[in-house]
Amino acid sequence: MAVHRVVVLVRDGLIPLEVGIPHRIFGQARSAGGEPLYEVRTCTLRPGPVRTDTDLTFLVEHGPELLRGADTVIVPAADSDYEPGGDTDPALPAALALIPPHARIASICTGAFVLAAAGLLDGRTATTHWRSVPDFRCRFPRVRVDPDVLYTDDGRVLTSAGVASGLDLCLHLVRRDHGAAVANEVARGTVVPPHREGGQAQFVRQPVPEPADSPLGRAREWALAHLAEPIGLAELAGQAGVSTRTFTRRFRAEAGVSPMHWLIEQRLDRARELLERSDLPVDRVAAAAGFGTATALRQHFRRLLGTSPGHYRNTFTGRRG
DNA sequence: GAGTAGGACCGCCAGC
DNA sequence: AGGCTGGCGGTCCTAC
Repeated sequence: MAVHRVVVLVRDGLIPLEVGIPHRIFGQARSAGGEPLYEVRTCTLRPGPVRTDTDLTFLVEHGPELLRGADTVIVPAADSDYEPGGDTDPALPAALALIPPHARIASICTGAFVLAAAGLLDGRTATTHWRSVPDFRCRFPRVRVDPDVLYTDDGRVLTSAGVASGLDLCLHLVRRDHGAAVANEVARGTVVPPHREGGQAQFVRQPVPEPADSPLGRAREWALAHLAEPIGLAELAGQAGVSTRTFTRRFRAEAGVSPMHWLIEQRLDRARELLERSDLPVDRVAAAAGFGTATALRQHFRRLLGTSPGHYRNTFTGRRG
């Protein structure tokens, strides 16, 4: 199988962190046999020095011709996105036209402005940095903007919110391509939380989770240790030593999702690992992940992941087998 | 597929 | 005053 080619399209005025994200996440992904699963390269509109919004400059060797061979194109932000007309470089549309029809295109932060200007987001749902949402809405009325998610996935076109949500987007793509086990291994190596669903609020009051010995951290640890058992809101709040009302409020402020929604995500994560790594029948997987019935697992799987447990298992065990 | 019951979520407000 | 907490109750969701 040919290595999947990821091309990062950078422009003047980029944010160094955003360029590092796809290189790190895709670059670290390995097959079970230890082979790299992606080749990550960088191109720009005119090869040479590319300015960043800091005191360092990147020297980019490749021009837009690299896009011809891309399987996935990542478009990070540039400071020209904030200007009234956006990035008006005439070489930009020509470069985008080189992207083959089968390739996926994903934006980080205000890279969504580039995708929108090219018409790639018309009639679709997209997201961008929460601070740029009003500007984005004005300039691209044909795009539905969801300001409350970390990333959107429309199959071929994906967008992510501000800066670090690019991590979530790239991990999501690795997970989509190669399953939870590979993506979790990359996350562990990069020391980021394994997975955040796209539907999570962008504006999280406390971006760094509370330590495990804090009340909310204890409740989460306890939930993960008892995932196979029925867990209610009252029990979680009891673990944290606060009322259900305070627990719900603090949890949402910290995690960006409600406690039970978080719990379902954790259970789906457990279910996915079991589907990939074991031969347990689906009803046993459901029980082990804390879903009361296989039907409940199927419903949540379909709703949040857009597929069925059986199909998910075939996709990933078949590929590695 | 509809009906029901229980639970979750969250705005509101009073108390500390 | 201002922030945090937790009870109440309406609404919505989901499991059965």
